[in-house]
Amino acid sequence: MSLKHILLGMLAEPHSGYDLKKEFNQSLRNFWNAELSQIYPQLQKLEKEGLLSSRLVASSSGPPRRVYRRTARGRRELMSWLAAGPQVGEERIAYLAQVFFLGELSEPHEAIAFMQELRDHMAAWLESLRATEAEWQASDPRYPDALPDEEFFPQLTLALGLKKVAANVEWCDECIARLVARGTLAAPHALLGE
Amino acid sequence: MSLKHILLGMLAEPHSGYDLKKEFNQSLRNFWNAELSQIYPQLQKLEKEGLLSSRLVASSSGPPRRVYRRTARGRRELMSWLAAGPQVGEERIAYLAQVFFLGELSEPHEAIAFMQELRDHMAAWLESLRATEAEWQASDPRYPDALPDEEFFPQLTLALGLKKVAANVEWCDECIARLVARGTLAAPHALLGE
DNA sequence: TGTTCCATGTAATAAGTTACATGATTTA
DNA sequence: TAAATCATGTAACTTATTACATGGAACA
Repeated sequence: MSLKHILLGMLAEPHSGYDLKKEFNQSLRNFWNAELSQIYPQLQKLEKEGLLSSRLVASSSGPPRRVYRRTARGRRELMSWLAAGPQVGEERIAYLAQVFFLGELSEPHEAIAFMQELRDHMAAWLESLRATEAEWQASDPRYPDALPDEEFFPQLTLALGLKKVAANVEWCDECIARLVARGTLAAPHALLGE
Repeated sequence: MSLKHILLGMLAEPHSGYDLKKEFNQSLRNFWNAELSQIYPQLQKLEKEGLLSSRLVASSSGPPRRVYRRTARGRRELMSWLAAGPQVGEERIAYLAQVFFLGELSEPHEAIAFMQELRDHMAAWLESLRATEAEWQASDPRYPDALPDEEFFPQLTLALGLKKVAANVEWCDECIARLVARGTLAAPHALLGE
């Protein structure tokens, strides 16, 4: 039921489906994503349920936009999601499943290459989070603790992102070091063939 | 496509659907889960595709079990998943989406209660990971770097779990401290009413 | 003139959850 | 004797992805 409530959260301010997709790409992509083809029908459904209302707004650049906002009932529904407490234990992390089975690759260097690629990805992600933070800090003297609620709580999610992604980079480095050590112990003769 | 490949990974050794569910509950639950009602049809499908084979085995306790093992093609399919590189950027973390919108709760203490509950959950999770590690370490002198591949790579995922969940606990503590500080600044008069 | 952006949607398929259905064996 | 465990599955539904379809405006 999360997308429903995430949309309700985003629609404190009026937005079109297209807008919402951009928001996913910009600020929510670190912990959620949704395609337009899922967003549009979901918005229609939520409107039918009375949790959203919409109107068509002519646009200067491009076709008219259907702009949604949440109703009072929509806000109550959002609050009951939050009040139900944290939804934990449902995370699915495909790359960890891959690491779990990485021993199936015949050559040790393939596992190292996998971890190296993962490290690069995580390092780039960390860099982008740091850039986001630096910009935010530079542009708002209230950053981080004097921010208004609508920005303070998003900042908390950024803070966790920084910690977790940094932990990932560290871990990748440790894995690579351990794999290299294993490789040189297990098959030093392999070097002769290179 | 992940469940398919995870099942192929698990079926290096023969297992029934019921067995596999237990494996999810025991060792994979930190990064993946699947219900029996998803596992059974998926196994049938993979057998039709020629990636698994099965046979019925009479059981001493209970009904006969359909035991699957992966075929050579199944193994190749698994390897091509691993060789394609890490699948990153698809994580969905519902509790972070909740934190993002936590400002919608009217009372600051509700947000604090939410973070406290999250902290408790993460602390318990961390404890269970530490217990797993302690047991493993105590029962196998090869732990961690001399483990055979089938255990070494799972150990890597445990190592990341320990780091990430610890980071989560730390972060929850920081959030709570920051929320308390905000609360006492923003509405010190609220204390009068208590 | 071709590509990207704006903007909204539907259709087909895949993935995942919840509920239902059955029935033997083991444990409390 | 009641509950939990063993064991396999189907049905209905929800959630999410990929592909298809349309068409104007801005940009390069």
